[in-house]
Amino acid sequence: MTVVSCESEVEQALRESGRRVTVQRSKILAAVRHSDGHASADQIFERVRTDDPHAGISLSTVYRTLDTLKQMQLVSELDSASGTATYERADGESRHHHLVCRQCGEATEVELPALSRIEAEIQQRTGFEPDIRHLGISGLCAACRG
Amino acid sequence: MTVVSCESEVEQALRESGRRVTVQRSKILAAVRHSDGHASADQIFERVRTDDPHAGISLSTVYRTLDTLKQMQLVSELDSASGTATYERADGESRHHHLVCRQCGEATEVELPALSRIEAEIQQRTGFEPDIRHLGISGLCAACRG
DNA sequence: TTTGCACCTGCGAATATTCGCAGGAAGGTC
DNA sequence: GACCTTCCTGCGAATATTCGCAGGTGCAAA
Repeated sequence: MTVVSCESEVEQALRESGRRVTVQRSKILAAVRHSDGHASADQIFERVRTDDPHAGISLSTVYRTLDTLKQMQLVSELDSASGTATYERADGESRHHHLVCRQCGEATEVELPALSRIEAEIQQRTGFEPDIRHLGISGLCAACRG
Repeated sequence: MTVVSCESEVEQALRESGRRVTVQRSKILAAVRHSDGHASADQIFERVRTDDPHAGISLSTVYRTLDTLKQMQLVSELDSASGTATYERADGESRHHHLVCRQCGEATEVELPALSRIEAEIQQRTGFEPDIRHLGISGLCAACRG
């Protein structure tokens, strides 16, 4: 029996972009994968430590890895109004957006296919390549409008 | 000769929303008004102290006031990638959006009138009242695309 | 397998931002 | 003008996040 080194797509993507696959990154990745929905950097950190108490991973590295993954568009960051950023997996296909209430900070998701057109418009007009797969739209939620 | 108490629109808006017009808020407001473009909380703080060295205003109050004004949609906050948020005046009419490069953090402005339609769509479908007057769109700027 | 270089990491310190609390003040009411 | 209620502020502490540096480690080439 041989050990099958099943390399995840993410690790492959890391390598392809000239980055390195390190023990720390793999563990952080696993933690992000297992936390469903939004998780803060600190929650991810705790999960890593829970999964493997001997993993000497620092919070700095968690922040740095999340930042790297954000640049690679593999996770997206959501600034909640509560002063703590949360992160979630961003699979290539999924396109949902966040409606963040400026009053209560609550975030809900919506699909907005119409944004694709705007995406194209921006790129044509400015040369900027927008990533409108995960947008944070602020406003007032139905509850807070009262 | 009488002193004409020329109350600014902002102060009127504060009062109308049940908030109070305080010395600190007025001074912070003036500082925001005089700083053209984007300014960080700290820069606004420094400007207040420069304008009036005797104004005993704390940084906390600057943050709190900016947050209040943000909720009133009188200023908008822009999270630059550099880890420091900047603020700018948001006059009722102006509608411009920010293209924030995920690589270099550079932010440029664009007009996107087409977003109004999407705004209406969101409100109809979800009851959420979006404020799409100032949106932060992340992506890759022309320079970083190479 | 060894080597070498660039990239990564941990740590601690620096920054950025929020919070809790006790005292101060704005604005309505009498 | 005096009073009262509620909101606001300053301060210091707690949190959240970034940075700089010295050492560790992928990984590719020899």
